Amino acid sequence: MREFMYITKALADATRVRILMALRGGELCVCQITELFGMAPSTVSKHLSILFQAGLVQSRKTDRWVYYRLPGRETDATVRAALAWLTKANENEPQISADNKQIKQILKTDLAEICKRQCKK
Amino acid sequence: MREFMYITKALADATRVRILMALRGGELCVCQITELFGMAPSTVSKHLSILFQAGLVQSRKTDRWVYYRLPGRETDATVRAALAWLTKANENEPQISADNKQIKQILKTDLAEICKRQCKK
DNA sequence: TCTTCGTTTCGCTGTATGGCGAAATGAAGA
DNA sequence: TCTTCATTTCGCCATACAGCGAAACGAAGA
Repeated sequence: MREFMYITKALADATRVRILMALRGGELCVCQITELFGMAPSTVSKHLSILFQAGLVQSRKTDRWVYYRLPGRETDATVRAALAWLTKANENEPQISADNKQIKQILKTDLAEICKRQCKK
Repeated sequence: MREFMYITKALADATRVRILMALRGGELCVCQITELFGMAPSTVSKHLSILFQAGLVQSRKTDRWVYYRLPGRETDATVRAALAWLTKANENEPQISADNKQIKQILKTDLAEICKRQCKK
């Protein structure tokens, strides 16, 4: 039951739910998520590590950036079911739509520029 | 998203997950759940109120006792999906099996006797 | 009306958690 | 080897929450 509790505790925070919903559109690097929420990089990193420990995200390192993404079909059934439930429950939430809109803008902007802005904080 | 967060926060505690799994076998009154977990009645009552606020349980009062049960088919889809997910993920957990075993014993025992024992605490 | 008694609410304590800034990490480039 | 820089870890603070016991509640019975 410990693994299951890792998942429920990870889902019990609005910021982490928003991160998972944001990643539905494809992988994002830490500074892009930081830009999205206007939080300190350390805070975002902590959230991502909690999601990672629960198996709700996977990561990949390229150049200077660490990209996070939702897990694929090969992942544990409980995790997949959690993500399906979460998506269905939140896909029409105003907050999520607003996030998606902002993500589009962020993806249009140069990555290095966003990172520079966020990491100076 | 607030309602969704009520649900995830309610699920983010092992005791509350065990309560929900216990109620799959049918309604239980507060003192029976108290007996199951060996906790103070006030603690169990608090957990039940959190589950109730999230819509994960319903209640019924008869005589001196308040019975809690899982919601029926008429309930909100997000809640139903949460309970289905939770059940699938935990039905084979050792802790849950042990709880089920103990519930059988509790149901065999006279209700008034259990309540007397628990409420003296 | 006064008890009784299962349940809930209140007040408290200790622990867990989200947030930040500062420092550490570690990989790539000069 | 020494910088650079995105990310992570650490230390701290304020808030949230699980647990308990005591007191309040409220419905049924005396």
